[in-house]
Amino acid sequence: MITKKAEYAINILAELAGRDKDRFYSSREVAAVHATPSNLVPQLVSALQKGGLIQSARGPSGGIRLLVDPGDISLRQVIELFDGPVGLTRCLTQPDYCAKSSYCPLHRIWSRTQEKMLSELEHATIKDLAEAYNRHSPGEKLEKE
Amino acid sequence: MITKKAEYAINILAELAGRDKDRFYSSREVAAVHATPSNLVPQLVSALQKGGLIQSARGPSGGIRLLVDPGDISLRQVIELFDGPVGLTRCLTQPDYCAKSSYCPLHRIWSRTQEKMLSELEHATIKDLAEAYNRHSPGEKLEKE
DNA sequence: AATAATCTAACCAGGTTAGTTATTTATATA
DNA sequence: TATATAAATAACTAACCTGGTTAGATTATT
Repeated sequence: MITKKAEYAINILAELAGRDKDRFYSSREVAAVHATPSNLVPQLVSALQKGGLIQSARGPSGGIRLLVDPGDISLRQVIELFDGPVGLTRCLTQPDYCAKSSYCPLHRIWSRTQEKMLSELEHATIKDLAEAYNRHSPGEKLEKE
Repeated sequence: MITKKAEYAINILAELAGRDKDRFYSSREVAAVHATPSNLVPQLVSALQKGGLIQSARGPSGGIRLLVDPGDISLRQVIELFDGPVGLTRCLTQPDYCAKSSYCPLHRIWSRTQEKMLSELEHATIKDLAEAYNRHSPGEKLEKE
């Protein structure tokens, strides 16, 4: 299962992708666009920064901004930053969870299934998402706030 | 995440698929083949029976046997019997979890990703699995036990 | 110095998972 | 009919995970 935290983080990145790449925006304000609980923002922002995806600046007129091209950030990457390796089952993420993994037919099915899933999340980028958001409500950000 | 219970149940069905379709086998013994904790067997068997996949008989020389052709039982079906609807995210399984689902671009990505996953689990059948097990250690069941 | 903003870390309630335990019911067989 | 066998049911538990809260520390601008 993909956690809410990963989902919130993805939305923060998408929101940033639709804005000026050079300016710093208040993280709380950016997060609020997609209804992220403001108390949760610090840990999201902190992780994104450690992951090298955003740059942050403290103090007044500080905030966050994108550090990587949105087209180069896959959803998988963000998800794994928060949730760790995506795993359909325990045996897929913990190598020594089951000794039979190497030849277990069921393991092979899980593995194949997960590949399909991951490749989808690998191909979807923050840029795609930002464009989709923008297509739905174009220019909305320009008027308000 | 696919639960261990679903996985145990799948293995029980696969084991049955490799045996005589008409005979009743002790559920504990069948389950033991894939190292299912014997205390867990009752609730697995009970669910499989309610799901219409196996038939059970109480008393001495009772046990369980397959009721459905292994080629007609998808892994998805068994998984959902135990874990409920497979869901990458909450918003995919609970229709009213998020009001924006109908047009949310992120929701659409999750949905597409999950489709890929489900179609894989839909196509994989107990028969496939049983054959794969048999290919790995053919005839093993005939000698021992 | 005051203030605005991020950063850090500990904490907590609720839910889920995996498994245990105990009891009951049905039935074949001696 | 008594007994043993095997499934059925249900309640319970420990450990873990998730989503979110709280409180304070740090940093930079004005």
